Amino acid sequence: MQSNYIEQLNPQQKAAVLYTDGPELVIAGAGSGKTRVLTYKIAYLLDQGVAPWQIMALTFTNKAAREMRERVELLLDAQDLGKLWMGTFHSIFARILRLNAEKIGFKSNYTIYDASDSVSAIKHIIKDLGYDDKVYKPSSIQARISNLKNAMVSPADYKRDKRWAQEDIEAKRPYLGVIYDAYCTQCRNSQALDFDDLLYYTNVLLRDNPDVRARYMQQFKYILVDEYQDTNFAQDLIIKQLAGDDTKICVVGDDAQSIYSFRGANIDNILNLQSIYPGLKIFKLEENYRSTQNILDVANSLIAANTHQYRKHIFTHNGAGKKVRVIRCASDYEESYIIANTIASLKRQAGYKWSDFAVLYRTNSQSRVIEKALNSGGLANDHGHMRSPIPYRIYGGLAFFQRKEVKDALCYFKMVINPDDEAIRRIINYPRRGIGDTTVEKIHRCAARKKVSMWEVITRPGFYGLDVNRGTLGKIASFKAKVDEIQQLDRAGKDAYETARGIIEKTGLLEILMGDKTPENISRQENLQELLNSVKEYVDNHLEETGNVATLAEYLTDAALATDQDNDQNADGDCVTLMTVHAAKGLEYRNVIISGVEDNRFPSYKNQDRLAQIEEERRLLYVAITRAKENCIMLYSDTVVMAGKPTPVAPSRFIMDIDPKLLLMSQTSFAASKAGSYDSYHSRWDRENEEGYKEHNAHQYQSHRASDSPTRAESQHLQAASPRRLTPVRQVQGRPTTGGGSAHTPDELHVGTVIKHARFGEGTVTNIDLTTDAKITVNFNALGQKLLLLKFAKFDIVG
DNA sequence: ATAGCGTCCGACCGG
DNA sequence: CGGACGCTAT
Ligand SMILES: Nc1ncnc2c1ncn2[C@@H]1O[C@H](COP(=O)(O)OP(=O)(O)OP(=O)(O)O)[C@@H](O)[C@H]1O
Repeated sequence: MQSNYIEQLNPQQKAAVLYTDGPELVIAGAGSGKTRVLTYKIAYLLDQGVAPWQIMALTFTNKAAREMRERVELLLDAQDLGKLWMGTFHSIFARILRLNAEKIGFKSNYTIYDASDSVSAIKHIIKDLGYDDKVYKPSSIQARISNLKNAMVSPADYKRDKRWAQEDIEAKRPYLGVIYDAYCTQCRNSQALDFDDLLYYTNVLLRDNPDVRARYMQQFKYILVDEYQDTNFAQDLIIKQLAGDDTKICVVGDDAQSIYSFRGANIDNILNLQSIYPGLKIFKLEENYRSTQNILDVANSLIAANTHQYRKHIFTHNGAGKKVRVIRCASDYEESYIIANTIASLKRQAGYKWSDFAVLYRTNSQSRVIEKALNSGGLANDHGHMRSPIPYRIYGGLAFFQRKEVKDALCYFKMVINPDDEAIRRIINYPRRGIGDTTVEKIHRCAARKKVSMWEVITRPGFYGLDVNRGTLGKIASFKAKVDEIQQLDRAGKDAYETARGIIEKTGLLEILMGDKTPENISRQENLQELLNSVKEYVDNHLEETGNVATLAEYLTDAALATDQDNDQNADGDCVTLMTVHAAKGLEYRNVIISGVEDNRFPSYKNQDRLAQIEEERRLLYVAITRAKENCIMLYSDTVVMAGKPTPVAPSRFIMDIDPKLLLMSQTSFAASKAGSYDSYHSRWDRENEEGYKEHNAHQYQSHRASDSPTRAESQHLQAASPRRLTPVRQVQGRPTTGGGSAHTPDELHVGTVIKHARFGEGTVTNIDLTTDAKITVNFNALGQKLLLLKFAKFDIVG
């Protein structure tokens, strides 16, 4: 434990950390240290003797959860943090549901439908019911059902309270209730929960089981929640249900950063806290530690345009810094090269690392063109040589676990744990075994009629009266035999890795890909291998930190919720970060580049009708700007390629909200050469030639060809993908893995021994504790003190 | 039943 | 442009 960590807080932060007499709310602007208060508070509580398992700490995004773990880890050297309930809402409550599944009528081996499973299930239901899938667009229906669940409206509630049905009648989809009902029935028959169910059923569990609720209220003495302004009804309700008389809640948030209304987030949740917890103590933080004065001024100038906001006083002692720049480009193609060049030249001039840069955008699809530019390293230099590629890493988008070959393997894993309908549909005919759509539909219809899962029907086709011919029946029987065979692999005592490896072997998934040696197939093989490595690593971590063997079911839960695990090989190295603004919430970078600041993206073309929508979009840009510590650069283009066609777009109206004196406007010469159609904006440009943007040769950008560099899909298959480490929910994450190591006995070690741990690097043993389980305390060079359970820790003895 | 090909459509944000 | 879907020939 760092001894004087409390002194690293300002007086307001300190007061918020030390306050333990009752419920508290920290409401403050961006970069004022709200998350810092949360992390220090966790450290302080543990220091005061609160047990780790009595503390629940919740975040929204996976990335924020990882960052918080890292921050706490740095503060708390040798603490045993394995039992801290820290993670995203979904991961923490998935765990609680796993422990209490039977109370909500599910089995504890339930599986999780990810977003694509949900949409696919809904699509089939719409087809079954004979509705037009143009009117009932599966993805919109899924979004609507998600909203209903987030508002705690069950299919029965939907029938009871006509208000909801009225909305759908107005939206011209009167049969939504029927689809909703059928979908829930199918999920239940399949023993599957979707993402929203994790929150919905947690509420049901706590509501209908006073004993369970009492137990958790008793257990969790402290509940800490980051970004509370983005909680939806279901999340807010869970917190209210868990907060007993002895529970101290500590939530932090900023109404100016509420950007998740599309999934039901409601600012009122944070503003109404006071009426729910009469003793609520409110702390305000006013000093921004993150950004330069210039960046802060721009952000404040922008957000001042919002009418619905609670004005906060915020100041900084940081220097003025560089002005925020706005750059007009001719096309998104040119823009992406300007981004690559700007990053490369800033790095060169100011000695930044790649990881000091983040490129933020509104939608994931914008990453593609930027990736191309980064891969090419930006402009060709004067001698025509291409620069070396700029390493980058993408969060969000198509995650590792969503890739076809990986998902197929995961579905086989599911077959062992709980063969849900969506998993069956995916793999019943992969590898090909002659069971086509017709048969699958028959099985599905039969299952729906008898209100059982498809697997039930497959197990006893005669009993359920499945109407298929003899040959097909034989094929179904041999499919069942195959699944039975792999189910035998998941015997007690076997860890997830052994089971997973067995499944891949028995199903021959790797062999199928050996068939032809296309680069795609080689890459797919490597991905499967990488999946196994990920399971192995998960099992090792779990063992080391909790002393328990990880089950395949636990691994599957985490894999389903890891929607942002990317697939870049140099993921752990020094690289630029690419992500959406939503994903960047709560994070910070020395240099932030915001791409596509145009009027169809900021605000999104979908959110331009109502004032509330516009204001949320403005907050989104506010969040983006306030991620920056030192440099903030916004870019927009005159034309953007949409659906393959260059389309003219206007600059974001939000740029006009910002006091022009605060901005440095410039444009590329190519953009300038095309006399603009947006004169009100053009008149704001500085004459000065900011960093030579006019110098760039226009013709370099004129071609917009796909073949200049490999597409993302191409380059993905040229190199092996790999997921980031998956770590158990209740476990604090270590550093990137390098090397192996083996287990050791106490007599091989003494105080002063230098060891090299697989994940924590080199360190010196400072204490050996043989009382119960042999534990050693090691002072790691990079991470400080850590407590290791000797029987599980893997390391090499260096000296 | 399925591979392969042409056509059509449409494009948000996260767990 | 790229993914999803449907038609056709085997
Ligand atoms: N008292 C302090 N002294 C020094 N640095 C601080 C202090 N408080 C916060 N910081 C630093 O300021 C930065 C922003 O802090 P933090 O991320 O906790 O803010 P936040 O209020 O959660 O921001 P946001 O709302 O944008 O997520 C961090 O780099 C943090 O380390």
